[in-house]
Amino acid sequence: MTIKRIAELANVSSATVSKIINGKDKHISEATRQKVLGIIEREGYIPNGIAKSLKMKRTKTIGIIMPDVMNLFFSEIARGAEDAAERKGYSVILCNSDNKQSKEEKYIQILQEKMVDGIILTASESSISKSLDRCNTPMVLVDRDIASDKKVGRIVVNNEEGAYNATNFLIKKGCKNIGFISADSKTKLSAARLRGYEKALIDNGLKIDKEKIFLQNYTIESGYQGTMALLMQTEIDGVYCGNDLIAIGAIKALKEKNIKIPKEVKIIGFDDISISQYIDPPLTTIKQPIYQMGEEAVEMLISMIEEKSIKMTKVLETILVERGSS
Amino acid sequence: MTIKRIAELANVSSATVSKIINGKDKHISEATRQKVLGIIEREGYIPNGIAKSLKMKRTKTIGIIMPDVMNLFFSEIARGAEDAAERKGYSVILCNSDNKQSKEEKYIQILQEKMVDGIILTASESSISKSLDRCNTPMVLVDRDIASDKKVGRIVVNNEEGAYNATNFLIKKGCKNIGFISADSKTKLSAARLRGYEKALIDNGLKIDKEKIFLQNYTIESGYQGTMALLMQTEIDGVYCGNDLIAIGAIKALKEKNIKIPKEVKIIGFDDISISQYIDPPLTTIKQPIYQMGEEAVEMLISMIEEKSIKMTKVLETILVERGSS
DNA sequence: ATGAAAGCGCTAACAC
DNA sequence: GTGTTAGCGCTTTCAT
Repeated sequence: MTIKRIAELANVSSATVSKIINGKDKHISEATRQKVLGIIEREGYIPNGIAKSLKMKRTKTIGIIMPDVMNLFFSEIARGAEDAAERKGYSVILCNSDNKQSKEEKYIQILQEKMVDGIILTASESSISKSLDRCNTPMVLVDRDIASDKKVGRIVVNNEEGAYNATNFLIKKGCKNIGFISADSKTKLSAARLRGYEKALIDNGLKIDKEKIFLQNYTIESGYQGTMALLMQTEIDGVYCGNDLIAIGAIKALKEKNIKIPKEVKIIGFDDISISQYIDPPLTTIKQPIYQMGEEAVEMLISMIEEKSIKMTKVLETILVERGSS
Repeated sequence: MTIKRIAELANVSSATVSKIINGKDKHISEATRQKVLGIIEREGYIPNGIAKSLKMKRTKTIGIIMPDVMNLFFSEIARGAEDAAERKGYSVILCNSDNKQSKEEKYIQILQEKMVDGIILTASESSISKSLDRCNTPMVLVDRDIASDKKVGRIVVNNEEGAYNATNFLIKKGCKNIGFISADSKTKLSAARLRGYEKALIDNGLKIDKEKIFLQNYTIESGYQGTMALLMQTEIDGVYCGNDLIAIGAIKALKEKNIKIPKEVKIIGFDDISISQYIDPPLTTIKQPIYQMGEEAVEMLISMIEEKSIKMTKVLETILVERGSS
């Protein structure tokens, strides 16, 4: 069923049907309007959005590229993004990159072929600025800091400050030997959090001890292994974890070793993913407004798409949420 | 940049360029092939997939409608689905319905307008069979049982059997007073799990006690409240939870009441979402092959799309994973 | 080995 | 108030 067929059935032209469908019907008589609407309803006609997109040169679709939706941090961003998109009449295509540059580049290509109106890129790694510069589609980066000539939007959080506050909190709580478990500091994100940790130590007259720093991945497994490693090689009474997943792994390791949390070792995480409040003990963490980051990303993106306005960078606040783990 | 422009630059026709792009170039001379490819590369030409889709009447895109990606169960399905789709050259549009019929219907409409080649519907509720019957797009239902005249694919698990096994396991472990906390049994899914629970009780000569049954939602909060309610109104030494989220809430409640798990009360869940092994104590649960369900759903869907073959229903196996909570 | 041309379903400028 | 028509960028049949 096409608009043309509907037009025939109603004895009008396809232009008339088009106008009615799109609400541009101020100059259409109520009689034909009703007739056409009736036929559309009766025939169960559904407009071909692909044809419309070809003509209009917009798809009302955005792409979102992230490492992994199964990660609670990213699934919350995805949900915030999809909700905001839905409100604005956009759909979202989901792409999981596993932080692999090759997959990111492939998806950027595919999304451009699909003529998405904009792209949201979410990850923890840096790099691929080349393929970005080549890409003319509006883009906003979330939780990610890539240098690029391209005018991209950015939704960020002050990671250094957050890590500083976390470490400082542990110190105020009396910790003297604070471990740091996070992802490889080759990524800017992790590097910023490491800087915050080190700065807090220095500002409080504590010294930086390489033995207390364990860098691997943002996973539960890494948190577990890192904690076991620190326990083995040094003394700790507090651990700042690069994210909540790591903190969950750390807590697991500590429990296995029968070390009391927070009494003997205090734990603080970063993110405040949805599960963190249900962990035992409930996780003290630096809360990022994750859902909101997804929302703001698409709102910024859509304003770039529709109004061509460019608000280049939006910095969101983190807050420390104190729960039972420290 | 269009195919036509590339053709001009290469002094060939757009038909020739099209053939080269699509590998239908057996009759194209290597010279022109190289020339055209060179120009495409140099100009950074990206084919317009929308125009292609209009012509070809397929978009290589599928839609997936689920209650909420932030729920670990659904995010794992989404990941399995996206991975499988990516392998087959398809993209996926993500839609969160919050289990609301109105949103599901809206998304079904939008996905049809976007001319997706197929739709995956994942949820725990029943109903909306009307809008399904009206929809001609190939569809597969995951974890969901809706009667429909339409030829839809189905990926399911034997929920009654799973719940039976779970309850039976608790009984074999010595439990005599087993609670049941799950979602409202108006949904077929929850009803099946309730039947399994009741059947296991009866088969073991235990009797069904309404006081031990708490029906609300598939959430941590419901698990917490349900456990508190059961503790108040009856005696329990084991709880079968309708899913792992409920089990997590139940564990939280038990810990607050200083009740030892599994010594005083044993807990078993359903799903085996990714976090369950990291809970304290690690959760014993009926494992569904969640990721695989997402994969199989898109594989079935794509075979329906491409080969028009219809494998109507695929039943996947659950297995009991014993961990520390019972 | 290559090209001309029709047409996918829609919108919008312009006629009437 | 309503209709005619020219594309949007691509694929494909049929010529040559």
